[in-house]
Amino acid sequence: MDTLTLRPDQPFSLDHTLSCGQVFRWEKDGGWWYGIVDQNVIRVRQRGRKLSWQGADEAQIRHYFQLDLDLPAILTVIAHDPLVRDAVARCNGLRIVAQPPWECLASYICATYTNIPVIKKRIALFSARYGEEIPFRGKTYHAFPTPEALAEAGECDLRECRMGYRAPYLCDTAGIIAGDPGWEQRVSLLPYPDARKELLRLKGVGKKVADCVLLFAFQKYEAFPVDVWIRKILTARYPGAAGSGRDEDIAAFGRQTFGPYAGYAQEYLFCNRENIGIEEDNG
DNA sequence: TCCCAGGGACCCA
DNA sequence: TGGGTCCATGGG
Repeated sequence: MDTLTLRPDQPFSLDHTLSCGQVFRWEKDGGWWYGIVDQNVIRVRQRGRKLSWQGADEAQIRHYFQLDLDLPAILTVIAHDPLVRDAVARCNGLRIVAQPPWECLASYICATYTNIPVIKKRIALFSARYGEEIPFRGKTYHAFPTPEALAEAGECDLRECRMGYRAPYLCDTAGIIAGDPGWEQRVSLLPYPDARKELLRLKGVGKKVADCVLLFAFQKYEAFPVDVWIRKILTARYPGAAGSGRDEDIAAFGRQTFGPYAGYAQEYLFCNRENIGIEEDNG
């Protein structure tokens, strides 16, 4: 068991961070969160400012949860907006994690036009089938499948994992990534607009998926993913501000309004989506 | 039964 | 470029 004491001036909420919808391979059981990151099963618990875990070293924990990122400085930039300020108050301590890029890319290809519980089931299904076994505390978990494993599985087999029309997209992209081991570093080094263009070349990756991957895996915080929730919230609460209401106009509005940390504003709004009135006369 | 969900590809004007 | 339309699936 490893522990660290969180700095009092750096808010962190394990619950908000893992339940806000940015990750799909974590489950809470008996006060502990269990998740699979790369080849590690991690269980982690927060009690006040004390963080305890097994299955990773401290550097991995600090990186994954971005504990050394100055969150109050970011919130100062984005919380000038009352809607975001309210979301920050309700989702205090939410941090955008640093997901493994391939896992994040493949996960969000699976996440189109569906809902979070279904996404989690779908990913669990093909991870159990194609991911390497990892024993942990008497149970067997599965790593996220490698691009090689998913490319080899083929479209038909992926359809058996309830992937539906996403199966050929995932299979195609898995093949490209498997044959391009330098993609992660290349995307990482590109500025946001160019990194986005690079991801948009992949099958099953549109603007929203690309922005999610850049935000959740590459720490490009100016990315502002526009999904159905964000579209509803912004068009209802900022009528006229987001241009014609096209997703690209909404994303541009987000980046202009919240600057280099637009993605953080987006994630707080998404986390607080159930509490934000979206009726048109509710503004 | 119907509607909706962390959308994208494809077609057509 | 921009606007329909279709696509598989499962939860509520």
